[in-house]
Amino acid sequence: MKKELPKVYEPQEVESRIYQTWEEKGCFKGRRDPKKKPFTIVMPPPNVTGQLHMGHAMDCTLQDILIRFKRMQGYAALWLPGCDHAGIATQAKVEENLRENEGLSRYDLGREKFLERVWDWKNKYGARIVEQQKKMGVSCDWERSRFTMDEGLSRAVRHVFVSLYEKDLIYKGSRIINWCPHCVTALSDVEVEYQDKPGSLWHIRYPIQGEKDRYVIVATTRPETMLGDTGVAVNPADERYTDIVGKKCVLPLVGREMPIVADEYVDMSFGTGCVKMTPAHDPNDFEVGLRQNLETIRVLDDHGRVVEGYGRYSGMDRYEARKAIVADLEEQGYLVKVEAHQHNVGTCSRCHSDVEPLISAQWFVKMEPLAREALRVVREGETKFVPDRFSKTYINWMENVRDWCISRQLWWGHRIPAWTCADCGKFTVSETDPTCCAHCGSTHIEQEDDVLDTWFSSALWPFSTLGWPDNTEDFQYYYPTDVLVTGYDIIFFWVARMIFSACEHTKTPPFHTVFIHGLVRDDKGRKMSKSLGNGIDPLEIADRYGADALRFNLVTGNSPGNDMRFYTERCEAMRNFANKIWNASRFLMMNLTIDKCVLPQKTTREDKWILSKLNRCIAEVTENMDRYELGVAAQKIYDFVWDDYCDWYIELTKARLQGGDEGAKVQAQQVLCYVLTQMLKLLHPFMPFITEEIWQALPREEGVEEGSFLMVQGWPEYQEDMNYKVAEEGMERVMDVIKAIRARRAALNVPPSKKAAVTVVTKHSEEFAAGAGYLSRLMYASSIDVRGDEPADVAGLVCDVTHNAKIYMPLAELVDLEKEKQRLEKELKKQSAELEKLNAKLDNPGFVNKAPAQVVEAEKARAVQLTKLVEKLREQLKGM
RNA sequence: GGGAGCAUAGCUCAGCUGGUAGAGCACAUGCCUUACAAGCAUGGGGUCACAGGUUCGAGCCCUGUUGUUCCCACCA
Repeated sequence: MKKELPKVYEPQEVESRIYQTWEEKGCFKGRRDPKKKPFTIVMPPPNVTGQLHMGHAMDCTLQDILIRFKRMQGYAALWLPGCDHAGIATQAKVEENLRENEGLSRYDLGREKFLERVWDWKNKYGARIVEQQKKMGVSCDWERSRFTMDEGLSRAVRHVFVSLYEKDLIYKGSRIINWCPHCVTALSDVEVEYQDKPGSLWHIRYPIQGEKDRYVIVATTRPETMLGDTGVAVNPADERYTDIVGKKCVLPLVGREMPIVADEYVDMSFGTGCVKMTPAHDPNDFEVGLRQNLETIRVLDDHGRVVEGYGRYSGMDRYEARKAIVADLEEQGYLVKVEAHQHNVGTCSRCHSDVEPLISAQWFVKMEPLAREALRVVREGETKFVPDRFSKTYINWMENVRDWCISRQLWWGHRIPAWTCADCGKFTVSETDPTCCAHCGSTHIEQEDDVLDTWFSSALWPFSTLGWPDNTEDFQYYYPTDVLVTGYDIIFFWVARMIFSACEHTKTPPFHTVFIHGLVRDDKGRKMSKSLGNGIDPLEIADRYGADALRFNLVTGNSPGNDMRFYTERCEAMRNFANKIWNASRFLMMNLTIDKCVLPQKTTREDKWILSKLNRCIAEVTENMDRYELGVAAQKIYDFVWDDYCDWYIELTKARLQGGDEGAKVQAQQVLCYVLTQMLKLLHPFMPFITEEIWQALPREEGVEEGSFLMVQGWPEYQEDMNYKVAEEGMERVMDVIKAIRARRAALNVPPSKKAAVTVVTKHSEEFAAGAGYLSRLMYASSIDVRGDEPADVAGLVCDVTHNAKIYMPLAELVDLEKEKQRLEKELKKQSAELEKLNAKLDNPGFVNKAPAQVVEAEKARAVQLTKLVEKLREQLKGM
């Protein structure tokens, strides 16, 4: 049974081999089982354009930890993966590619041919993402993988569109929308990113008609839009202008006559109190325009160029036009002044061009009725955010949500299933392609060119991926899902929309928990980005340190919902941890003579100590996992493995393993093996590869089938009868003495090779007697004398004290007496101060009467210990 | 303008329902003690941003202040 393992853990070979085996054996498959409770996670689908970045690595690690944990707990776990077609992003990539390689535009190819190209792209890069996810160890059911433009999901999209349209929750209308002249499409509100940019505020004179030399002065940050001005507004309460309200002014350069109107919208205290109105290019002006019956004149085309009919400005790009217009205004004496002005400019979240608000006929989802239920389920806790503070973000957004512009002037996406009738002008909206107009029967119908916002299909992801709108077995069994894991940056884009969509179409929230995480930043706290070139490739890190180390790094050292900085050094530390476990296992293997993993009938004090500690670790880790405190759970396992198991317990067993008593040897192995096995289980969700690899080499527990895997073993459970309080305390008293001896020897620079005769004076001598085997090793002792009373002659010995014992060692010749005295005095001072504080606390009737009895008892016990310690220190000082 | 987060060791961060302040890295000293030098042992280092309050007791709860980051919002 002895097996030799390499001295250093090599993750590369192990990881790919293990992943392949898991996959071959169907470990990832979600299996519906009426005897089990389902636990479902749908993976936020990455864009097919990209590759995995550190954010994805974190996102999928968190999900994998949860799903592995639940799988081990006996749930019928399903983690459903997939990709998003990412309409605008993918189309832009493919267009760019086409332009660079072939010098063609999408129009050169035509819609059909172009889409073929995009599908090719999708197939290529979609596969790459899957490979990358596999490297991270994700245990999702690849056979259930979905794509937002799959036939089934497309059917769900059509179904939802029709259903909303029939409920009058989808409409087409001309409204001010956000337009990206670069991407040449409409955007929704959440696709606009606002940036503070330096700009100017131009003050322009508009002559008042029929009044010689009288003007209104308006201020604008976008002078080019003046071509579309159709009025000037002032506040009705503004006495400066009461006399001109109702008159007309003339638009410079254009000569258009425009009314001067009074509207509450205008802030009297800003600028001159006069505002030019451009209803076609400003959302506020549009509203005012509606109220005041102003004309709506669109002056910029889809590419941001001035439309025909404006002389030399026509055809100019908006920025070019701005320059020309300002120059002309100045030349003709209309420009009053220019001020520097910092303002918030909307930019396209895709290409970061300035967004142009303009009036356009687009499709919208009516949000108010949908938001109601979406608000209720979060307010009433049917869907909870973890951490909870994000529910405020969500609620606040949902309360103020505006109608959702869902049409995009793209080709890549779900084409809007609406047909316009050339004869009666009405829409036919249908799940299947209609052959004629539903209203007049005309066959002169034509489908809308536009496609739907990508998020329209992503919004259905939790149920469309399970077969909805068909009432499939998967849908019945797995839906609603359990947890959604995602970054806070897409709460509005995606989470909110999934919630209202699910509430509307499936009559239930799509998941009960939204587990939110932060961004992964670089070591200086900057966002990782392509343009900064500061991105760290997770796969490179996984290659170098192992996916396990990367995963562990990504879940520890930060708290849920907060951003984290990525340090390569931390990966190194985690790799070292993996190596530590590897070597702990190697140690057991080297000494292995047993072939079953069972606990022995009889256990020693140190066995009970580690079992008791393990038991508590299991309870705490499980609780932390249940509360999504994954980092805390991981840290606890780390500490237990390294400190308790490796640094103490393994050392404590060495004497037995290397001794001649076969029974003791087996007993130690059994406990070592048992605890290691349980540790591996606890650690498995975090470090799936190394734990599986080691587990495969270990003796099996009772009832584990041949060819089984750690990833499907049962999660360890807390056992009441595994609490050994007395043994634990006894062991810790012994450990205190060991620590004291080591500390003293270190202070005196005594090398381990120099053994000393140790005398321990304690009331708990039986505890030491039982540990004879390991004590001499851990105390660096040549001999140990444990006794209940003071030795007769302590001359020439150094003395140390713990709470429960006094220690003598013949190292006096190494002691600098003066230094020693100082050390003791410092220690005495510290301990006395602590004791004084404690006594004051215990004398305080408030504390004794009001604090829980348990706390008071603990403090009393501590006072007794401290008193003893202080006494011993005093005594020792007196003797110097 | 509204909302939220953060401020704890030299650095980066944990710290669960209030009960003796922690980790990793860095630093110092001594060790190749036959699982591991990617290691072992030991040690130094903190007025938990500031000011009040609640409490027997506050890093944690409440109020305010300062600094900082982020999100949302149509001020031309």
